[in-house]
Order: sequence, then structure tokens, then C-alpha cells
Amino acid sequence: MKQDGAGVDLETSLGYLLKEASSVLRSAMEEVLRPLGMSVTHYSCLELLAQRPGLSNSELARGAFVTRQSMNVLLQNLEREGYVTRPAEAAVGKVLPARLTPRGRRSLEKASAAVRSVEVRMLSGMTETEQSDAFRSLQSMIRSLRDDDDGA
Amino acid sequence: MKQDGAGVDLETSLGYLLKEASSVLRSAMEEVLRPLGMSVTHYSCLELLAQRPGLSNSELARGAFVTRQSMNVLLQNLEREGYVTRPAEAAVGKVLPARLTPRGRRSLEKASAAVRSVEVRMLSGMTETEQSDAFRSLQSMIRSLRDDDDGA
DNA sequence: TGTTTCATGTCAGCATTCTGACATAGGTTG
DNA sequence: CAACCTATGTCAGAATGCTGACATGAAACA
Repeated sequence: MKQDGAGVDLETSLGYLLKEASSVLRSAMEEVLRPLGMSVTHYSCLELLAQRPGLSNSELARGAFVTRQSMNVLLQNLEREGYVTRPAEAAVGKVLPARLTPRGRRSLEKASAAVRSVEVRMLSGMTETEQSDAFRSLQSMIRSLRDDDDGA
Repeated sequence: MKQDGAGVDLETSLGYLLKEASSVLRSAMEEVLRPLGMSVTHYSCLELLAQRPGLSNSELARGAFVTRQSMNVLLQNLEREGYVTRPAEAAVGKVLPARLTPRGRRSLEKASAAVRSVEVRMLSGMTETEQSDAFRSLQSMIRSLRDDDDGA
């Protein structure tokens, strides 16, 4: 089942490995969030709101790496179920700042702990130095890809 | 727009950064593959087949990080359009080994070059040493997440 | 040998996300 | 001031991927 050919070479490609890591992380998060009846995007939205109250729908979308349309349907659900509140009308412009309700905050607590445990497990085999090196590497990759994307 | 709170702290979370990097990489790949009329999964399938001819549908699915059902519809399209061939009946068992046609190989060439250029751009700011360190870090994260997943 | 377990290919239905489009608010620039 | 450009929220339709289910072949095992 192993026969190296030529070209990109999936075995040694950092891009492929990045996709794999992201996939495994997502699976692990889904696994711990499922018992709480929460999807990854669902959790991401609540976590973003906890750390930056008043984010708009579009800002939440960018923070969770989905389109603002997708975030909008999620937000409407969360609002209907009482996890999030948004003013009926914008105080200024069209931006509707969203905030967690007490219920939203409560439901986030367990999820946040569960996700934190996944991250701890992910980093369990790495030293502090290795972790900060990895952090810088990822930041460098992001910057390199984005600079040529928006900038040029 | 910045007000650090408590908890997971998205600004310093390696998990969040990993998701961000993966998202940016995917966007960059989509951007260069779109002119070729090819999606990321589409490309992944062809690249896997080029490097490991005879992979089955299920193996391709695992390699592209989608379900075997999703890969199946893609494979059927690729087969209908003449990029891939599969035997009508399995020589042994139910496994149908897939292979690229000359047309598939030709269409992959441009895509593979485009994707390689994205990867080069992504790594442009890193030394060889940093790259292999990042490689090891990602492998470590994957292993840590998987070991507790399947193994325990 | 018979049974159980597991992986595969495939069909159907569902969920989630995306693309396209529109109206509107605000800043920018002539 | 007016014309533009950008960003936002939102609706509708399309695409993509997933879950559930089934039959079948192979391997493991009693």
C-alpha cells in the first residue's frame, strides 16, 4: 500500500499534514461536543461571544471561518433557543451586536472545558518550547499565504 | 475590538491557530484550482491516485478526509468524465481498485503544479529547520489526538 | 465447518455550508 | 453635496458532505 511516486509527495507535504491535523482535531472536538448537543461551529460562536461580547454576525463569521450567511442561520437558531440576544434594531448602521444570555454562558461552560481538555491532550507530547515554536510556524504560514492573497 | 477575557483564549490557542491555518490554506488552494475547474477534494483524489495507483474508494476517502460515501459520488463523476477507471467487477472481494486514465493524469499535472506553488508560498518565510520542526510538531499533535481516540 | 465480525460499495434522505442576489447604512472622494 | 465604494444583514436556491441503511465478500474464530 506504499509506493512513492513523484511530485507533491503526500508523505512529506506540510500542507497535507496540516489538513490531517485539522481533520483529526475537528473529529476530536465533535466527539466531546456531541454529548453536549453542540457542533463545532456552534461552540465557536459561543466562545467568540464570551471572549468578545458584542461581535456582529459578520465578525463572528470571520472568527469561525464560515460565511456570514452560514453564521446568520446559526445565530438565528441560537437566538430563538435563548442562548444569544441581539437588539431588534441597530443603534447605528446595520450592525447588530450579539451577546450571550446567562443560559448561553452556562451552556458554554461545559463545552469550553471539554474543548480545553482536547487541546491539552493534543499538546501532551510537546514541551513548552516546541509549542511556542509550532505557534510561530503556523503564524508564519498564515501570514505568507495571506500576504500574497489580499495584498498582491 | 479586542478585549481579552478568560478561558480558552483564542489569541493563544494552538487549536484555533491550526484551524485558521487550515482554512487559509484551503482558500488558497481553491483559488488556484478554480481556474482549472477543480475542487480541493477533486484534486486530492487525483493526487492520491497518481501516487498510489489502485487505491479503493474507501482508501481514497480516508486519504482525502471525507466519508466513503462522499468519495463514491466524486469517483462516479470522475469515472463518467473519463479521468478515472475502475473495473466493472472486483477481481477479489468487493474492492474496486481505481486508476488514473491518461486524461486524468494530464489534468492533474497543471493542478499539481498550482498546488505545489501554494505550498512553496506557504513555507516561503521558514528555514528548512523550522519546516521539519513544524512537521514533527504536527505529527505529534495528530498522534496524541489519535492515540486516545482509537486506542483507549 | 458454521458463525461472527468487520470492511467494502452503494443507495437514499438529511444537514450544513456555500454562492448569488438584494436593499440599506456609512464612509470616501470628486 | 452627490456619486461611488464598501460592509452589513438577510433571503432563496444549489452544492457538497454526512448519517443511516443494506447486501455482500473476507477474515477470524469457535
